[in-house]
Amino acid sequence: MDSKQLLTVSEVARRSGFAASALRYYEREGLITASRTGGGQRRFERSVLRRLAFIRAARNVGLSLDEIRVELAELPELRTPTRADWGRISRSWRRRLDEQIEALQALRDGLQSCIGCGCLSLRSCAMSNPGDAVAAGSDQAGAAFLPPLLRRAPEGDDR
Amino acid sequence: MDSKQLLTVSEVARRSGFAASALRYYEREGLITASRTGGGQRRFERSVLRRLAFIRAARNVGLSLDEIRVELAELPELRTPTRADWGRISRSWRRRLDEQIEALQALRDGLQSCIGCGCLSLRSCAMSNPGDAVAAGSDQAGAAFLPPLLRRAPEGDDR
DNA sequence: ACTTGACTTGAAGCGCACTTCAACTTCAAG
DNA sequence: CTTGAAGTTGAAGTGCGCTTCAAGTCAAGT
Repeated sequence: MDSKQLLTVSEVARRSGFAASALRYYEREGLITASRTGGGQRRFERSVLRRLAFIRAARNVGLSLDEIRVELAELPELRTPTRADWGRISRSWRRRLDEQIEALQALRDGLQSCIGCGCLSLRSCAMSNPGDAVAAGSDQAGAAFLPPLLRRAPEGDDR
Repeated sequence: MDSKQLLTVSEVARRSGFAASALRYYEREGLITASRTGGGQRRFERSVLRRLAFIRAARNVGLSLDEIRVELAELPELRTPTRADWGRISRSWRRRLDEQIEALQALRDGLQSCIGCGCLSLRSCAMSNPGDAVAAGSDQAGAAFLPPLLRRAPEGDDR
């Protein structure tokens, strides 16, 4: 059972919570790497688990795989995720989350104001035109992006 | 210019901010309806603008077109969006937004705690496993869905 | 050696919400 | 009546993040 050092794809799948097909996909996309046995089977280093945890966290924050690839490229092997690196990244993620939260709160508040009016006017109702409220909270051009859903590592996690 | 009562597809597109192709799609999907001229062209009643405002608002809250279709079906023609109806809907939307906000806040707080540890452990790091924090805030099975992005009616709105 | 389960690949498919295309028709102004 | 913009259709394409499939190969226990 103690397979020395390298992990098979199903082992990584089980421990990371990602499907094996997703791991293959991530490898093709350059998010993770794997060496090969003589017969061509993948063998992952244990560090891939940490990398995958980073990927899952980033996905939860709403980053696309493209964006994650860029961030991963900046921490070459994620071997030494310098405390400074992690601080920089987490600050940027936090900003992102804050913006998303603000956008949702603005939307919720607009909804609150709509309960009274029931207007849903295309030109003035805050529910149909959240941009103004959002723009007030952030100096971004007026587009607040929100993540699709929270991804969670299935039951049997890393052990 | 004052085209009596009925609107062409491009007029509706301009006033609603939805692309004409999206309007065709919505019609096929049963979200909106249109009568036809002798030659087969669509003619929309002005009430479709209100319906589209509702759709845009719902999309902003994160509802899928399927969900929107269901909600629209419950207010037959959206002619009399009973104050009670709108109250019920906005309360449900608000719940939804609250859940999303809570999920994001939990994620942000987890991030905060990660700044110190830099662990990203698959088994315990809050960033990779937001489910616990989220589950604490809502009695849902543990899946918090977030909308993809805020859609906004382009410049030339309803006038 | 044999068996069996894990693994390999490229290609295709999926779900959602649309957009784009090509080929053709209609509408309305002049 | 002519013309050109605007409209019509079904089919196919797009983007993202995977999953599924078929057909075949590898690894490891007995």
